[in-house]
Amino acid sequence: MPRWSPDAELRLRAAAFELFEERGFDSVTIAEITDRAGLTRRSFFRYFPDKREVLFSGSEKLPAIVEEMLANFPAEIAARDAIFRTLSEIGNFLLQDRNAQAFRQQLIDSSSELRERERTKMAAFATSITNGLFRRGNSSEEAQILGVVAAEIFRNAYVRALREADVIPFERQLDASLAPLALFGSFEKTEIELR
Amino acid sequence: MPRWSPDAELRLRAAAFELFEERGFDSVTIAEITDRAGLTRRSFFRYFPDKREVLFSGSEKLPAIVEEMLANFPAEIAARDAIFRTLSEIGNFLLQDRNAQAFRQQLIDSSSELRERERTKMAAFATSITNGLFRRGNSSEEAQILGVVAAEIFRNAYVRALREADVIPFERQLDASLAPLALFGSFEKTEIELR
DNA sequence: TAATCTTACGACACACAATGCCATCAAGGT
DNA sequence: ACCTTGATGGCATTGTGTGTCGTAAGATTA
Repeated sequence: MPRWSPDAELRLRAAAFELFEERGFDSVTIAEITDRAGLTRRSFFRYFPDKREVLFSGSEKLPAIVEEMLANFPAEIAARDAIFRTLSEIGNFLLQDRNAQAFRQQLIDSSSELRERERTKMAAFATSITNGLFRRGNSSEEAQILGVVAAEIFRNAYVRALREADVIPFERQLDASLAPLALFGSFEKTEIELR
Repeated sequence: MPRWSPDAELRLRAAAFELFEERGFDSVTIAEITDRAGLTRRSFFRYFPDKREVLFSGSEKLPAIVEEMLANFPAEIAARDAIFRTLSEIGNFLLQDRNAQAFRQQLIDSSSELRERERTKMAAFATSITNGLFRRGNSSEEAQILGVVAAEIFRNAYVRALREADVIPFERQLDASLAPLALFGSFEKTEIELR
């Protein structure tokens, strides 16, 4: 018989989600979370670096996965296809527990602190795409801009998938997010002078 | 003779920049800033909502300007040209004090807290582009993705402009950032099935 | 000129986040 | 039986951010 219940992290996360649902993210203190979980405030910080991270734990793994996935596509596959397939796979995987993710996203949207943190996670996601593309042979400059843009495309498609009532394949959401960017595809160096 | 020096905000900003340069952003406390500025800790929060905002004050005005600029382009001008010209003008304006901006960017890059805050500002920038495009007649969905992507294009061009030794027209930096996106322009709905 | 309002600040208190350090005590190995 | 390990509690400390109130100089009005 262990001295303590062995599922401390799970209990903390569960207590946090309950309280966030009851009273919103901002007004819940860490002391309240640990009280409900039967731990002390100090222990909270042994599992999560701060309050926001309760909602993002596990997301550290994503970047490495994305980078590998992308880098391992054979060189014959066009970069755009490699990106598209990678984003599809990640999206479909995350959307497996659509309800939980929708609730989580709703919570994030309700707090400016959480929106800030989510952007940090998206930046790491973008960097992983950049690194993957670089390993595939893209130049550093190309990979840089393609990474951040691909990440925004993913996010745009993902939030739409969570918001819309009817479930359609994530690939179609990506198509919808990509379509307006044809605008930049036909972009030619401008000769327009300002003023 | 006024009871207090009338330039409290300037003094705070100056003291903060000095200290950040001396010892880095994270290790400087607000008490140290206010000591050097000859004020109390409480007064700091009357001018800035938090420590990070010292480096971003003034940036609240940008979104409204961008939205108006974009919305006021005549409807005959293609959306891509309106975006390009707007980003050019903003970039050239900001690059007027290139040295100060380069130092500021270097500071931001050195602190995760500051990078988070900068992403928030970029998000507001993206939203203003979205709003401007929406007022020009783009659909909400189009404007959404075009806004975030345009903002990333701007940022990509802007940091390159600050980093590179030789000063070239900002329009050329935008061209360089845009070029890799031709990849998405030729994108066709994929028929590839996963797995 | 005198009374009153306003404004920019100081002074104080407080809740909370985050971190370091040490004590404790069960479990498991030697 | 002893030692080690690991998860936790307990305590102290620093720093952020906010609410509240007092104060005195300058501006306004009578």
